[in-house]
Amino acid sequence: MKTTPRKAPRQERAKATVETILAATARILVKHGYDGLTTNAVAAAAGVSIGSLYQYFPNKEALVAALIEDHIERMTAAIFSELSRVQALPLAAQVRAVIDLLIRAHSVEPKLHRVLTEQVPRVGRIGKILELDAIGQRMISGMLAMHKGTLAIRDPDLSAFILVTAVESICHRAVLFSPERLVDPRFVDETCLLVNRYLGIAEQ
Amino acid sequence: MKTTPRKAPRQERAKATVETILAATARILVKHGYDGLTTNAVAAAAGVSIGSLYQYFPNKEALVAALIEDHIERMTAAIFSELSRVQALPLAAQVRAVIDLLIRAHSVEPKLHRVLTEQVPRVGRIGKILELDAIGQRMISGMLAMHKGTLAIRDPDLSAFILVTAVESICHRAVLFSPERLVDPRFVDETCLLVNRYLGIAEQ
Amino acid sequence: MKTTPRKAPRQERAKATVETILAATARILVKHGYDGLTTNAVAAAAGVSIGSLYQYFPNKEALVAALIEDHIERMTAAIFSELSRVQALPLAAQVRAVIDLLIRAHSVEPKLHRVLTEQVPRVGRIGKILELDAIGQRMISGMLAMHKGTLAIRDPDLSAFILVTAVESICHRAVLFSPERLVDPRFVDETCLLVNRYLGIAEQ
Amino acid sequence: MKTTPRKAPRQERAKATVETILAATARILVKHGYDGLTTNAVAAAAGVSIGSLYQYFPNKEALVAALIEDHIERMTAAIFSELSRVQALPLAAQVRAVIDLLIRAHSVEPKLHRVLTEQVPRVGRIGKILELDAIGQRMISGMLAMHKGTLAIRDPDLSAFILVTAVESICHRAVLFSPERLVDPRFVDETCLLVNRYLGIAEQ
DNA sequence: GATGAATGAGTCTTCATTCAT
DNA sequence: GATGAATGAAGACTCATTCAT
Repeated sequence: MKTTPRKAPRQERAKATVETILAATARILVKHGYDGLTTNAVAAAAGVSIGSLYQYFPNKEALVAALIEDHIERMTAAIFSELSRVQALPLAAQVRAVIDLLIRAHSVEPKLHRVLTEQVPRVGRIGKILELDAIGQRMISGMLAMHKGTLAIRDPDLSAFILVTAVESICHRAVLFSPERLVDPRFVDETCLLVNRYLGIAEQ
Repeated sequence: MKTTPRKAPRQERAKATVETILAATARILVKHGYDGLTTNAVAAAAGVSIGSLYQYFPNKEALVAALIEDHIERMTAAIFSELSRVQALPLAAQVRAVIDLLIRAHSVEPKLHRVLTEQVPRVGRIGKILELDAIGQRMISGMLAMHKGTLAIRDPDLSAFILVTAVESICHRAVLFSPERLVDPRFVDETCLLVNRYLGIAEQ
Repeated sequence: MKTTPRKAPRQERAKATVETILAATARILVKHGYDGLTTNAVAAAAGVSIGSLYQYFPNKEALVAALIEDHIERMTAAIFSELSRVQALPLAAQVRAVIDLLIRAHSVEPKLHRVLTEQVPRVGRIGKILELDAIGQRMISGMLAMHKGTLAIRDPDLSAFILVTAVESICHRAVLFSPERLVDPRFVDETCLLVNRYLGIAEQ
Repeated sequence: MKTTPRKAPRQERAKATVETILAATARILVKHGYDGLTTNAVAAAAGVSIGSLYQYFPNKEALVAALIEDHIERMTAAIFSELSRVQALPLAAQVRAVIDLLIRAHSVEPKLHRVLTEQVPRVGRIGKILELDAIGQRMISGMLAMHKGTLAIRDPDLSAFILVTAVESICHRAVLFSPERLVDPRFVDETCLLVNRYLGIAEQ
């Protein structure tokens, strides 16, 4: 099924309408979950007629797809810009920076993030997510390969998989299910330890 | 919404019906996802009338709930029995045993496992999962506390959270998204390394 | 649709079963109304299998029909026996006796009486009720005709219709909707007045 | 359960749809009774899609509730306007006017009136009916109190209950079950007599 | 472009009734 | 006779989507 927006809004007003609709979609998604998401409800919540909604989105899934696209794009941008920014730092600092970053990334609209994550496979957007993951892993893999001499690893690819998965999950679960852990500074310290010891990076 | 079974089957015939219905539910869930799951489809696939289905399950969610319950129960039993069985082994062996076990646990009906995992929040069974997680964490936390002298950790509780999350996720993702990794013996080795180095357990 | 009982219970035990079923029907009718009456619920409430229920009653309506038959029979018997009993009394006393009687008749299981009354048309038993009414009217008409000389009426038939309807309704509504009126002795007095003055019977 | 209309029709077209739906509801109600009333049948009879029906009515009962509301409103308006109009007439004339009126009120769509009356309790609209009754009684009670000196009554309240109930029932039953009585002019005369003699109003 | 009325395929669910054991 | 498992027609209701105005 086609889930790309029907047409790019030309006028300013139209762009605003699209924004409003997506915002309403996000709100309903957070409040009622994917099953509670109906196009009519979105239109109503956006203060737009159902007809207008279909002017910009060919079907319901397109709404969610747009939201996911958006979400991923923002996370991607944030993460990758930060990643390249820290390349110059010593390894231990890089590790901490990435972990900090991931936590922050997960903390932006965590509720929406959660719904999106959980519903993603169903909207056929899992490809996007996996792709994102793959990019991240390749990047980390590259970084590991670069420092292979200094690190206690054999297969950068395998290690990247393990590290990205582990750290991403830890951040994800901490944000969603144990937010109280986030306020404890030892949480990040300990996560850094997991990575540093595995890689054989000297602790500070 | 109530999702507990309506009544327990008394006769053999009825027990078989319930089994058939649950099997059909699993099949459809795997094939068409939660959204493709309709009570009528389940009944048809089970070769049972829709009325029979509703004799035992008060609504659609109860079907999935029953499946989840079952799944969790089996995983729990397998994991915990194994956990206590390995208590006597040296730490490094314990780590490997648990990881092996988790992979095996995730490999039983992985497709169903995946759907179930993803749909859990929508059926309100997330409590069960979290509870299971909590139990696992407490168990690991206890083990860590017992060996605190020998291990490079400070807070057994925090470390347990990190380890359980990391290892569980790694196994989960490997089974579901990178099954090719499982055939590589270095995959388990490397995961063990992550844990051993973090805990400061001597590598063999 | 046939609503007569399927077969007369021969054995004592069977008779008891029928009683139990009807009692359960009445209970459910009172508690949940006609729409809440399901054969399965009746069977369960009666502690009988649904199969047994259908052994004695061919369908759901037969249950209600039996109850109505029963109810009418009991009311009829009570009323007519009393009516003939009071024939010898002076007219004013007869009037009071009948009114007293009607109130008492309506007060026996008023909840059931109400449901039965309201649901009667739907079970096609209104014929029975109208017939009962007709008999009552004919009886009163006869009584009026007998005393035509002493009474201020012209058409005994018409007067009977008016009186029976008025008195019956007053009792019905008092019992069901204004039970507080029943404890006031002036209520009966006043109803007697309505009748007596209409008929031109000297007040005591 | 909520039985208020879902949304008011704004466009002319929509208003017509609502009208059509209610008309179809009335037709089916009269023809097949409440149990024969299905939303699908109503939609079909109205020549409207089932979806349209649900745009305006949240559920089946709302259909009947709307009909009842309508019916009551019309009866109320007619009755009360007439009641105040006749205040100036002599008492005997007032009595006759009210009785005439009630008969006419009951004669408007008597079949629908009957079904509505019988089904009312089940749609939770009995409150409305009782309220209407109460208003009527209070009005009559007031009238009686005003003329207490001239009338042979003690408790205007009690007398109002008796009279309103009696007259209302007589009209109701005459219209529904003995329409042949209505053509007989003596029917109204006789009903007036019941009231006049009870109140001690001189017959003309 | 916008509106919102209308559509109807598709689901869930109930419950009277049958029938094998 | 009794049991209760099984049946399936029937009905309420939703919601993505279209289309006349």
